[in-house]
Amino acid sequence: MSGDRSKAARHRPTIHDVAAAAGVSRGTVSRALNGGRNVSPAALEAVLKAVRTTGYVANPAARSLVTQRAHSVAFVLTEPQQRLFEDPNFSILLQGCTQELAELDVPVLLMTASTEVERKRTSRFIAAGHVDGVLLVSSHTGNPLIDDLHDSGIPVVACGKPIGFENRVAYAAADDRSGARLMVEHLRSRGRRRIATITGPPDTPGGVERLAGYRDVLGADATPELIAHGDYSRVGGEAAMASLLERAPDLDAVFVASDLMAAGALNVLHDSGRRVPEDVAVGGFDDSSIATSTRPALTTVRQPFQRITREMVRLLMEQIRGEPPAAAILPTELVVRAST
Amino acid sequence: MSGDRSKAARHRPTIHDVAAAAGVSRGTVSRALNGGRNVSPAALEAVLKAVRTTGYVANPAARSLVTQRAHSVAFVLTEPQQRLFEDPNFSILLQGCTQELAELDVPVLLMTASTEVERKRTSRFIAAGHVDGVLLVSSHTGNPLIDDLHDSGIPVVACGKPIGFENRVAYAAADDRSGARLMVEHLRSRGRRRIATITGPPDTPGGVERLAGYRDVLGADATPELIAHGDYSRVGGEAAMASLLERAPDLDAVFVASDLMAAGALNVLHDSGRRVPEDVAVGGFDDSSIATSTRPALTTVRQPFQRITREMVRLLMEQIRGEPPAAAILPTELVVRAST
DNA sequence: AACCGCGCTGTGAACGTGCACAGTAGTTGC
DNA sequence: GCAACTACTGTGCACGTTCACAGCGCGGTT
Repeated sequence: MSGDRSKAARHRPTIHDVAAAAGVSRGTVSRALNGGRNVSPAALEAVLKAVRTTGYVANPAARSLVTQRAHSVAFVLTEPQQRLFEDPNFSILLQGCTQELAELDVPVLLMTASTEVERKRTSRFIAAGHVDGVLLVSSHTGNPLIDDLHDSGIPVVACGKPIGFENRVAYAAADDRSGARLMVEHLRSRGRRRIATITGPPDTPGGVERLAGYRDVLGADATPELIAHGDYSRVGGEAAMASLLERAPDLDAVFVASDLMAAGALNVLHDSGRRVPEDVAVGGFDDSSIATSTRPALTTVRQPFQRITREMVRLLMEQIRGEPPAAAILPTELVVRAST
Repeated sequence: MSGDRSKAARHRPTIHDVAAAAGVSRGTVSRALNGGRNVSPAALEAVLKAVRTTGYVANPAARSLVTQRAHSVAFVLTEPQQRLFEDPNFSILLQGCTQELAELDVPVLLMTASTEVERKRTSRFIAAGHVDGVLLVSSHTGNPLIDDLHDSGIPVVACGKPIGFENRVAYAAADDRSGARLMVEHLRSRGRRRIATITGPPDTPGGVERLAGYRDVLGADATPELIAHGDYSRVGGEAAMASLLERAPDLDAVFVASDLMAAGALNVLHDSGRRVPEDVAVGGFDDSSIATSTRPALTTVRQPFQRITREMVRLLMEQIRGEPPAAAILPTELVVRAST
């Protein structure tokens, strides 16, 4: 074992070794490996064979040093730590971006910026040039990280509309407002008349837009006692549901702005003795893995996470290539299950 | 805006700029920044001031090139993609490791190796020297990635005992067997006599050890019809519970080897008309966020995730510094809630 | 015959840092 | 008074790669 180790660690083959083995120069090896332009078939073959026999893999640091590119990207989460593992949305986004970028051979660095200390560390780290771009997942507005990033001039793509930076920072987002309308219209079509809502935080795009969609459909029926604010957490959903039941005990439907909060709401409704959907219909938002694990399974609005992550990556790569920031708004879809 | 960008991008200050601004040489700047040994107070102050005025941040690629260290670490997940966001355990581990390493200023690269293509990409990437070490989260045995990593001689720490590599690869793990004993003894103390179990996959340490703990306590009472195998997924837990109910309808308790599977089991018990814990007591394993979100809340065995991640990071850093691989076994704890 | 363009090749110069080494000034010891 | 030591400083080199440039042979055009 230690023999293997020292052998492997003794000396990693460099481009010189490959050149020597192939009987050509460094330049030819480099050209053969990066696109292969202006390389004779014989030389190309010799190089590829030498790469195989030597087990050569290019040194990323040396490459980065000369190309002035890190060839990697950061995934930055500004939400409280808790969120990452409580709400599956973040995992799905992370997973999607990682996979999308892996196909481009771009590794993803995971960083958080929940606290002030972390934010400074992350800003500094990104300013150091460790990464070529940033995928920013931060629903709340007002985090100074986005200022730092914007000032440093590094390409950034936000997930969800970055309130206050809509025109300066690229983003990919679901069409929250239309999605909310779809759900509320669906609840109406089921004959519900007292439709309440649990919103996201008012400083998040989802909190604002999904409430707007709800109001679009209900108009004057959207009375204050039917609206409760949540914080996208399960316990937040429970608290909001309890508050709604107190203020509007006659409600017959609830549109909840996230599946996780809806799961909390379902528990509270269950504890209060109400049946879902017979007494109260419940609609969620996201279509995350939670939606199929509740009893009853949740009718919800599907966010096209795969398209979102794909667009985020595309928009980021565009900017890294020098193009200006752009935005992508993606359509949502109603998924009807047992809770309505 | 574009003014700012081009200004920021025009030229990043190098160590030369700092040296010039401080009126000293490169070497002095380097020494001042790396430990500050053998630097006069005056020079140190001048350097720090120059760093502030120029906004200098060391170029990581140049540093890596000369130190032969990447100063970063990979977190590699070999489970199917799905797992990352279905089972909160992985998110917790990821989060914990990231946070622990962030304090050491070591970034974490997230990679997956679920498919053959991904495995090759990941192996190749790690062999390229992008990272100094690997945190490997892979419950199943038989994944060739661990061979690749071991062959390449890179420091590795596994989460959970790496079956087949126990003596060659470092790992941190909870004491699964004792934890299982704790739970089964608890169920017995509640007066349960027909205690079934849903195991993890037999090619995972958790699948083997937790079953062994169950057998330790029950002895001859651990009859085959009381044992069902799951795959750590929710639907796997549902299927196993359904199978148990068919084979042993008189069971009065179930020890489930993960909280996620236990959540599935609870749903099936509920659908079958059984009350928990009156008719059937249910015990989980992990104490993940799921445990408090089920109805009733889940009695479970707490894995000390924070200590596990801390040990993983410590063991990895040790190896990177050249010390031999070691292992850490951490104690578990019974957490009693409403389901037993 | 001289010239040009083309496809291919080798070579030198960066990229920005850390480290070994040599050197300097000031202090101490004998 | 000289050597030895200490505390600090500057300089050259190396890390491994890419890129621009120059060189070279060769066929075709003027």
